[in-house]
Amino acid sequence: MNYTIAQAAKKMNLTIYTLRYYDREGLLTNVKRDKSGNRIFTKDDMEMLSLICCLKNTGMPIKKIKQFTDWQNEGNQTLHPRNDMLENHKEDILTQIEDLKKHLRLIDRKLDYYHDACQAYDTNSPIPTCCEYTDDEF
Amino acid sequence: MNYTIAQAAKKMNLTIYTLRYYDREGLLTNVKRDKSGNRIFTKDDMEMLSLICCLKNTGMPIKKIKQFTDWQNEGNQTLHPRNDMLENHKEDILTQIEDLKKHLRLIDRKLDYYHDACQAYDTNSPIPTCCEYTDDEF
DNA sequence: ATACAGCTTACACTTAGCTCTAGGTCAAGG
DNA sequence: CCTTGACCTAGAGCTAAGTGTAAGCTGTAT
Repeated sequence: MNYTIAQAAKKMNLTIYTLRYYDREGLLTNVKRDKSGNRIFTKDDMEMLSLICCLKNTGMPIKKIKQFTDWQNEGNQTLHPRNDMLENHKEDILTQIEDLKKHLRLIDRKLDYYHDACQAYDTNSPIPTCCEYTDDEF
Repeated sequence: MNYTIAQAAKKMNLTIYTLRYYDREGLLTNVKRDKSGNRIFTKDDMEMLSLICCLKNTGMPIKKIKQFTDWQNEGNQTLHPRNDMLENHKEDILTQIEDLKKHLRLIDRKLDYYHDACQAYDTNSPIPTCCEYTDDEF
């Protein structure tokens, strides 16, 4: 199951430009070429791309992803650092989720206010003053 | 409870540069000055900053935050669009959380593999081949 | 045979969001 | 009086992550 760059881009929801950029940056290893020099994305490349997208979409910078790729190329003696990087990144994602939830609480409180305020506005009643924060929120 | 720019920056975990940048960009409205021209951040400014940070940290671009500020300055006739923006942003955050959780599942599967692989490596056993993806994962 | 689609490279450009620098003002302390 | 520290503005510079362009090659279809 091989893909041209356009097919790979479509499947991964990336642009052709981005795929070439990732290749240039060394996030993919040793991408094969057909006899006229066009890239061939194999199943392995696609699996690596899945991981790259996963890491990128969870906030890992390209340079760090490249580190992972480099380690992968170095073989089994880098299994531990790769494992550690993923462990740390997992913790990072869990923190991101918690942070988002925390921010959500402020948005929800704002929305409570806007709900009341909109209602008041629509009925020509006096608009309530904006919700206040407790000191520990900033 | 007023703050100098340095105090405000500290409290908000931003740099002075960033605060001036936000002011320049119009994310804050009408920041007061003392008699020698130095910014004074009031409680209201700090509350707005809290919201700005919340929106920014949940992925809202600066330009969109400015739109919100602009609407706020226009008064009550923009209560509805402001409400809608926050509603939409809330949905966006919920989607982000779901996406992170989905990505977490791939990381977890990778970690399962790395666990086994590290164990095998440490005991000089044959390293298992990397976990495979089902087709619908990319 | 020629036009076209799809690929190639090298390299310049863009955008967001800061971040820093230079040069200057101002108030307080020695 | 002079220095120090905290602030000011205008504007340049930086980083990350692409995005786009120009010029050129290749394989297929008319």
